[in-house]
Amino acid sequence: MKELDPILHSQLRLAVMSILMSVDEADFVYLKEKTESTAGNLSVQLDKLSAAGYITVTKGFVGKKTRTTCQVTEQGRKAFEEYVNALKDYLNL
Amino acid sequence: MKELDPILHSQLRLAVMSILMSVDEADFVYLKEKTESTAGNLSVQLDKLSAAGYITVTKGFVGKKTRTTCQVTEQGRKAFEEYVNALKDYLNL
DNA sequence: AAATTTGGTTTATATTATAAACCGCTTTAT
DNA sequence: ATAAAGCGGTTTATAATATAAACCAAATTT
Repeated sequence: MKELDPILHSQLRLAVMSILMSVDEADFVYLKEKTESTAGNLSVQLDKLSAAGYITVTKGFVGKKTRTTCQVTEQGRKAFEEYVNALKDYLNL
Repeated sequence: MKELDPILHSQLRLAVMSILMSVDEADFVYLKEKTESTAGNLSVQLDKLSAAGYITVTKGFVGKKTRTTCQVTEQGRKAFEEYVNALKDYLNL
């Protein structure tokens, strides 16, 4: 049985990655709403994904307000696909 | 986004359930080998699956040696299927 | 100008997973 | 017959994880 990448095997991180896989750019507020997570939890999990090199996090401004945008990296994309493949074995898909 | 059943969203427990879904009865030693887990970890996770009502654990004898066999329950089967469905959303399957 | 909201981060806590230590019984070797 | 080693586990301790609560600075509203 293949190992399940522990960075992806977490509900919130997986949800974030799932969104980023199909959207190519999403900001903190959007991710927070879509995943229904608390800001603190999201912040921590984005850090982990970023530290793993799975996403990039960019801080900018829109008018006077800060805006944190995230994108999946090529590495992240690959890891996600491998995770899906590994899981398929477990789920008998 | 659907919630992922935390009892199933664990590598070892998911592996055990995956095996039991397709085999209808498996003993401790077999599960330990197949999942490449330590006895301690397996014992704990079987307890959790059992406490959740997802499997039944039966202790018997084969000759003089003890034998612990596990089977998935109807409830477990249902939970597994729901978990698979929920995950599909995350994985974009 | 005080109070509230927005967009977060940091820190503390609860939960989880995992391994290490242990236990009773059986078999093997002396 | 007895000590030592192995089998089939369980219990307990520890490390890692997820989550929420508390906090902070800047902007906005009252």
